[in-house]
Amino acid sequence: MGSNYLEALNTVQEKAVQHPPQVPLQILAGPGSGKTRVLTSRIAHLILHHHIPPTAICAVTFTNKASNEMRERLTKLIGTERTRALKLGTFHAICALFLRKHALVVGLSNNFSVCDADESKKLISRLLKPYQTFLEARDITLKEATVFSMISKHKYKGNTSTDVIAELRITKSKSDKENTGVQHKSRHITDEINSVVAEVYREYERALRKSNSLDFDDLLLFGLQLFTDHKESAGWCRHVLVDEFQDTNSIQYELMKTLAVSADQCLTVVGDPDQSIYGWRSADVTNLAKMKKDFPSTESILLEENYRSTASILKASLAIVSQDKARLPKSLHTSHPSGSIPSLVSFATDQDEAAFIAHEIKRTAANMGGILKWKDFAVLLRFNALSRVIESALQKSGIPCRILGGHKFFERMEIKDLLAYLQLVDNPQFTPAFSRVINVPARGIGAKTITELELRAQKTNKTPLELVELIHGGRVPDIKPPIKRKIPSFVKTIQTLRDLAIDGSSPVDLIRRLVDLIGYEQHLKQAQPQDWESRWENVQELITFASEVEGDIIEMDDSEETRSTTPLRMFLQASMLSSEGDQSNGEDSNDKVTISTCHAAKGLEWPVVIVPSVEHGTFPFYRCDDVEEERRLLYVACTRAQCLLYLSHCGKRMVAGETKSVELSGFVSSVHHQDRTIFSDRAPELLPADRAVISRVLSRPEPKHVEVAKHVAEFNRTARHRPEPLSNPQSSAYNWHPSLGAQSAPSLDIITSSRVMLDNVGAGRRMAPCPEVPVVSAKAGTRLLPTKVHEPRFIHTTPTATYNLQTRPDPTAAAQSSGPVIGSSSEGTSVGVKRRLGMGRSHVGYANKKFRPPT
DNA sequence: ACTAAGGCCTTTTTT
DNA sequence: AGGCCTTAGT
Repeated sequence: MGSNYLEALNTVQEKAVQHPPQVPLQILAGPGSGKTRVLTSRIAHLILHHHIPPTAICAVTFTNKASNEMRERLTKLIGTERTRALKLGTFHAICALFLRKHALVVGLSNNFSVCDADESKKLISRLLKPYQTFLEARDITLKEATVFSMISKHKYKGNTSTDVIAELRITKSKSDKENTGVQHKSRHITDEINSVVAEVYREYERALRKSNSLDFDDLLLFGLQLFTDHKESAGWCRHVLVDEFQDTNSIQYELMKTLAVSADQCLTVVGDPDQSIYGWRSADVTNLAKMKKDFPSTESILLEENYRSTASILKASLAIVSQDKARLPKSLHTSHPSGSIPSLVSFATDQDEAAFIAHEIKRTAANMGGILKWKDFAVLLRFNALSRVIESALQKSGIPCRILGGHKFFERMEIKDLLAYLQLVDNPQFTPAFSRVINVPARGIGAKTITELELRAQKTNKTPLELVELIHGGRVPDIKPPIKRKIPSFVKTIQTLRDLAIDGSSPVDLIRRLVDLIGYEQHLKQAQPQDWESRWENVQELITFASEVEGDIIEMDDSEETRSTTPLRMFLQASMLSSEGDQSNGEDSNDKVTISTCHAAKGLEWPVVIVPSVEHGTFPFYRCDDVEEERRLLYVACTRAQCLLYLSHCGKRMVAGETKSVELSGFVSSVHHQDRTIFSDRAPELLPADRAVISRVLSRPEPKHVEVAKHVAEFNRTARHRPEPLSNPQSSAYNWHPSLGAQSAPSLDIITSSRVMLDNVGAGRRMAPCPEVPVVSAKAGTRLLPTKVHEPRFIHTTPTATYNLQTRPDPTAAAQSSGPVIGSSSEGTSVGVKRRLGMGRSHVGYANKKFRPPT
């Protein structure tokens, strides 16, 4: 162990790893350039070569997923013990760790709770209510999410509510004097909004302090306060490393700076301006320049060799991101062969697109003869809501999938319920948890009673839990008997658990006891009859998670951290700061296609990546404040692909319950117009040469011919209808016959595409079962004309006739637009497509497969 | 008077 | 899947 950490590094990577620790270092690393490897190797180098103790190294990542991966890799390099000793985690986790230890110094109690975004929003929603009539009278709608993000932005700027209110007073008096006329009115409205937000901000802060809790922003703010006002608390640090530096915000920058200064400028950051996609969360790319100013001796190293993707994928990705005029040009090269040209495919509707994706995943897997598994495919989305259609299409085709970052484990209702109980046990002041569980399971305590309890608690300056306990003890006069009857089960549960926790019971025991006391399994069965089983499984998974945390605590019981806290508290903190609950164990059971947002996909890679809905309104998202950031997001998505990349879009898409016409994203159309060789409008052919490239890039053995034939035959037997991409991605005005569109000529699965779906799905209606009927009657050379988009998505056919399709003899060569062609002979019907190749020359590529009626 | 339950609408990105 | 509204039930 240990000395081999320099092996398998290229010259530049090695230089970065061995860079002198005391000279601040910026590593600018393009996608797939091995930045995690460099970062982990550098940590190993600092420990093994420079003999810096692991406890003195602070390594910050952007997500928990990234920190878990680093942990895994480091364990292999330097062993479990040293890895465990590192201060490795997100900014939030590291701040929380030190705040527990030094809570009193910054005016906190060490049993503070972490208030997650969900609870913050609920809190704000309640604080906003009193202002709602005021706002309505002015015709202003203000959602709690908006207020929350505005408050968050204030916090990132370091402004307290007092600051904001004071500032508002100044600008208000100014604008009252200066502004007259038309401008005045809009100015006035923003002033109104700002003042409401400022007041809600003030009350929100009060509520947090009163409930002894910190929200995510507070973790950073109080952490910064701790490290700046009490320098000794940062004294342990001898080297700071920050991953995804382009996505740090100003508070995180200040945290890094404070730690780095106390570490005598021993600082390493890794980042890539092209991948900065968190501006909306106040991330600030200029932190790269800021660092050079604050640490003038900073040196930069560029990692430009990409080890992930084929040359054609890299070329397409760079073509997209290079359209950003303000971007600093950067070179990026790969030693991998060109590979299949990325596909840019077009469909009439989102349903077609989804069906294509399902079919194409199967076709690709089959044509790769088994060397690609489900888990080698990823569908990357701009936002989660897009997953619905795709999920159901995959389900219909029997393709297993998992949704990464969709509904996260710790955001599930059943998990939040149980955690809320435990939070309340650890921190009786934490009102959000009280409100959540006082009526879980249903005790007949509704909204009315809850607000009454809260109001009463506020009046008597008690927390709601204290009040309820007093009522239970019969110490509060003038309480309605019904309430008195309903609360004992709740109070008893909390008190029992509290006693157990004080006696040092483990989180596992506490959860088991809790579930038992409140009859949670029964509650789930009754309240969620549809899916109580999977929810109950989640409860079991929570217990598993708790036992893992427990194990970690026992192994590090010598440290001072454990003395300032309890097992329950550590478990709660781990839960609140952990985004993903899955431990990704169970190798084969995890063989699923990944559906993920582009954001959550950062830092990951897959052999095959599909990006649907590459449309204006999605990329860039219709309400975003930075178009260039959306372009970079698409770049991030594309650069996740190793071998095959698909971008798809459609003419019509269901958006928020309404079907709307959409157009190809300008990010891609501009590239496609300039250079027609960057994207192909058909699916990759997966010929033997293509298979060889894919195998080589993935370092997997090439599939044998027999295997391919076997898988393809199996695929052809079972595959369902596939809507083919429209021939011309530019024209969304026409709806080409979806089952007869462009098709890579010699591909074996063409037979299935001569099946036509019978379906008259209207806008917004759910998919009905679609019987498949073969086309057999068209005359050879008959050309199928495009039908208008507003007509049914699928063409009705019977064995003897075609409907909704005008068939007409091909007039002129029709080289202008390419259309599908049905040819028939004595042996059957074959399907092909006339394609336009390059400048004007047309070419008919028939699928020379004989038609076989579906079995 | 209050709570429970079923139906309908909407849905950016995340620590 | 959650929030909000309506309706039925205690």
